[in-house]
Amino acid sequence: MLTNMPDLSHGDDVAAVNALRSAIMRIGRRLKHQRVDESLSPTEMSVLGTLARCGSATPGELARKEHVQPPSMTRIVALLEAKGLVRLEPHPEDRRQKVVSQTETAEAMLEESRRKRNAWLAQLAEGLDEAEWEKLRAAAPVLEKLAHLQ
Amino acid sequence: MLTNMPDLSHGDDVAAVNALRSAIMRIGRRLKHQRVDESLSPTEMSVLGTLARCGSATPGELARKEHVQPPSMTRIVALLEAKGLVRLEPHPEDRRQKVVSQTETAEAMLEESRRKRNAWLAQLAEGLDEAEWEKLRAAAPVLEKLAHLQ
DNA sequence: TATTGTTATACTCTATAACTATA
DNA sequence: TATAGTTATAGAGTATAACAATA
Repeated sequence: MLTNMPDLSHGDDVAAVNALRSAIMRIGRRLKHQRVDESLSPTEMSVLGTLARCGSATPGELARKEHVQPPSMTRIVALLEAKGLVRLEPHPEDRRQKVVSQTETAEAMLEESRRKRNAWLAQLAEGLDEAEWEKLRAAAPVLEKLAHLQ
Repeated sequence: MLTNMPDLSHGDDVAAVNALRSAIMRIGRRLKHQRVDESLSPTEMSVLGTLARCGSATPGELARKEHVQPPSMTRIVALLEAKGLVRLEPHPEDRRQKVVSQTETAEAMLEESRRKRNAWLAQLAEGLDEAEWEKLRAAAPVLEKLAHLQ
């Protein structure tokens, strides 16, 4: 192999991959704790995030994306609808299916959630010096690309 | 404020914080799915990780660190002991307490878990070019520092 | 006959309340 | 009297199995 990165036979790359994995998992866990609505379960939040990205989806599609079984998604969608966070409409082409989409309330809640987590992360990053922050700023788009690979 | 970073009134910093948050949460979720032992619950895995870092702890200390109530930790420790992943010994100074520590089996399992997640992340990073990987490698120690701040 | 979604039911994980043993 | 841990019991959240409606 000539150019592909990283190469796990090289010490520097092993150390970097290990540091990245450990740091991402740790910061990820702490970010997850910064929640706007404590009454929503992790899967309920995740469904809202998926709907925000995908626009709308059927219960079956949501179940597959969230790795839960269809009966669980039936319950989750019903709870979200009761909380006014999603809307259910009949499927235009298949009367067996339904179309789930987020409400304006959910959109606002997700925006508030992002804002809160960004603020927490920015505050944490104040413990870095300028050179360190510059390295993170340079890596941010790369991490974003990495997150969307595969 | 003169030197503290990041500054959320600067567009570049806002974009970087937002990209970091989004990417870290997304990659973190995907890393979490790379599990060695599907039969262990998230909290059971977390307890093993805590024991690996701290050496040993009492059930009460573990309950506080994992943010679960003492009766839940009683059950978790009992399950981990039944699986041969932790050892319970009497506390040397207080006969009310117990000392929980990880077994060699647990240590090997955690090492295998790290290896599997590193391999997954390294494979994902093969979708980057050399310049991008270099930016990540430079940022890795900074992310690790960030993860341990506060 | 296959697929989508729901209902009925059971299991896992965690919590609260009450209890035992020790400090 | 206070603290560490356990037992008993209840509440989320998810799973499997059986069912209804539609393709």
